[in-house]
Amino acid sequence: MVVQDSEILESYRKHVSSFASFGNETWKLIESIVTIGTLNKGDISLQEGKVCSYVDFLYSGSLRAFSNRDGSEITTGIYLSGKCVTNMKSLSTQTPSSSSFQASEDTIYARIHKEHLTKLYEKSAEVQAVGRALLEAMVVEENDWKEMYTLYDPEERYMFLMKKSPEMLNRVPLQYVASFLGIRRETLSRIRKRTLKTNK
Amino acid sequence: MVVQDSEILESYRKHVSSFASFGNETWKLIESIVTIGTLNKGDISLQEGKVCSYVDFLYSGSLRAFSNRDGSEITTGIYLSGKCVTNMKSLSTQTPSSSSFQASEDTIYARIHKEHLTKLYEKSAEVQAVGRALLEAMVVEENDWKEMYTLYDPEERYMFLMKKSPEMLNRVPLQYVASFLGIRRETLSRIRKRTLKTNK
DNA sequence: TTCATTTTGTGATTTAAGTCACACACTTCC
DNA sequence: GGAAGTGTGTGACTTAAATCACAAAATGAA
Repeated sequence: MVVQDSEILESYRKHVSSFASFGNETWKLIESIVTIGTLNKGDISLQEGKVCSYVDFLYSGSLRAFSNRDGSEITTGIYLSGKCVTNMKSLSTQTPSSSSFQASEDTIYARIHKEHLTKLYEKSAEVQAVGRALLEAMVVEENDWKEMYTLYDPEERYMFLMKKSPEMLNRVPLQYVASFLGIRRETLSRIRKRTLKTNK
Repeated sequence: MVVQDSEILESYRKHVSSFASFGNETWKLIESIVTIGTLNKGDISLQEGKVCSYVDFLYSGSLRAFSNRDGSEITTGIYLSGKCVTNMKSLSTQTPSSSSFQASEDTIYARIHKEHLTKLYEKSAEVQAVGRALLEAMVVEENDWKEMYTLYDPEERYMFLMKKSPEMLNRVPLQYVASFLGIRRETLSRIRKRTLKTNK
């Protein structure tokens, strides 16, 4: 299947304008610095140790972020299509990323490089307002996940995920979801068995 | 002890300018919407269920955020002097806060109300740039804590906190720290005993 | 200082998740 | 279609944190 760039950009615009309204002029500015790219399932979009220099909007597919802890990979983030993805620490401070980002499905993304974005911010207060709104949403999102770990036990975390992003369980291998929830894949399997019974 | 407002504002300016450089003009604009306030230990600065309408900079003291889970309080955040504090979800979407914020020490803060800030953003692109930089730092901060829960076990989380913010352990009751780390206070006590021995 | 309250530490026990091992699906690709 | 590889489920056992109960410290107010 071939996807037109215009379709991807339209999706991007819809996403961004849900955070802040802006005019056609502003959109043209944004559009002018966006590049479209694709990833095959398994491809790495950001390698641990490299400096992150872009923000990606996922048109289709999904990414997972992971770090290596004594041999095994720990999933620290899962991002489905329709979301913006970046390693903010690496992007913001231009330091090596402590995690890798990998496509867990075939993925199409729209990318904006930091250098272009920075210039655009200086040019357009409206773009900056959009960026601010997006950042606010990111703070809320990260805070939401953070609170999940303190407030809920493993089973409650699974229920929380079921509610917040049920697709994740179908589109991303359960071992990654388990790791993201801070539990072993065996435990997730048992939780799923338990909760299935009580919900029948 | 009496603290001059000018001293508080100066501290605020130092904090903010570490994120983005700005001129005197811009600072005057910011200063014009800041109000200074105090909290006694135990005072609530934001009540669960109320809408958050401000961002506080902590000049001295500290706050903790907590939610009620079947009777007991779970600490979801701890903020020491020198940091900006708000409930971003409530502030951004103007919905009731799901957590309360309480002073864990006598506290002096500098507050900016959302309505004033919003107006200022429209007036000054430079203020907006400052806000953007602060938001980026908040995303990084929240992400840091989030990763702590997936990457580390209880003892490692304690070590992580020791490194990231050792003062916290002296200034905030250990039961709150334990709750924030996602463990029982008894467990934290035992971890402290263990790690003390090995580090002697 | 003394008493009351809050906070922290410690032992005994329970519980739930981790670990290990292997069997069973489910892709995917020659 | 069958083999190889990837992903998931499940049982037996281990381990570490939660729980409960109480003691010891620290804090604060009279």
